Amino acid sequence: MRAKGNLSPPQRLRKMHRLLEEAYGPQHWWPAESPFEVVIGAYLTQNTSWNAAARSIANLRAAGALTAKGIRDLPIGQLMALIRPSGFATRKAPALKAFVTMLDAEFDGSMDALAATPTNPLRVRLLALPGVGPETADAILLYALNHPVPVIDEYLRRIAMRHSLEDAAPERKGYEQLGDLVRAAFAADPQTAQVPLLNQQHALVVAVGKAHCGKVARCEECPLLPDLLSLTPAD
DNA sequence: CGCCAGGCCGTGT
DNA sequence: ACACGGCATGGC
Repeated sequence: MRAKGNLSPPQRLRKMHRLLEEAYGPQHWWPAESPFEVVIGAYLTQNTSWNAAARSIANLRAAGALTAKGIRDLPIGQLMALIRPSGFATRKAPALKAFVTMLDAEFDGSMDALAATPTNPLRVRLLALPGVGPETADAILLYALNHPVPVIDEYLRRIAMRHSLEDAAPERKGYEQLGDLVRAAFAADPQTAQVPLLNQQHALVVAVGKAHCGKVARCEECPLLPDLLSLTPAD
């Protein structure tokens, strides 16, 4: 017997995905006009609302700096000024410079060449960059480079806690553990579907998270609450 | 005024 | 391996 109904944790996560699709529909992520712009957004939105990140991106666009060359040619002080709206400019500006330096030195400045690297070594390389942790690395891999990796964020951690996505009593799960859970939920789908599925999965988690997964729980009208906690194995 | 945002990093256990 | 505080700015 499981603690919460008859569904295994991956089954519960898949059911959650279906419920979220019904509630929110297609999300068409990532909002950007190029892979490089996705990278910029991934850095700028760290612990920052997308609205604020979008302001910085608008500043960069107006300055013609939404390209590797644009970031490379901007003096660090000007870069900091342009991305000020999204906060942490003293960390994020050098981090963006470091990404471009890596792209130039190791991939001839080509995002396509970067994307052609196998997923595992590529993830390790991204994680070695300053200002790139697991979520930023995976967001870049999935949304800029089209590699099939799950993106785990704070909202999914809260959902996993509050909805007991694991077998046992709620307990905090590590990044890689939750990643394994997401992978298991979609493992049966064809390889060609992995990227769009994982894209939609994280986008939906953010959609519900913004609305109902505050730091201090405000789950009252969460569309997941009745169904996920029920004991009906509707899959 | 307060808390929070599509995290990461250094330090301490 | 985890928990914790600092980091900057804008919205509500």
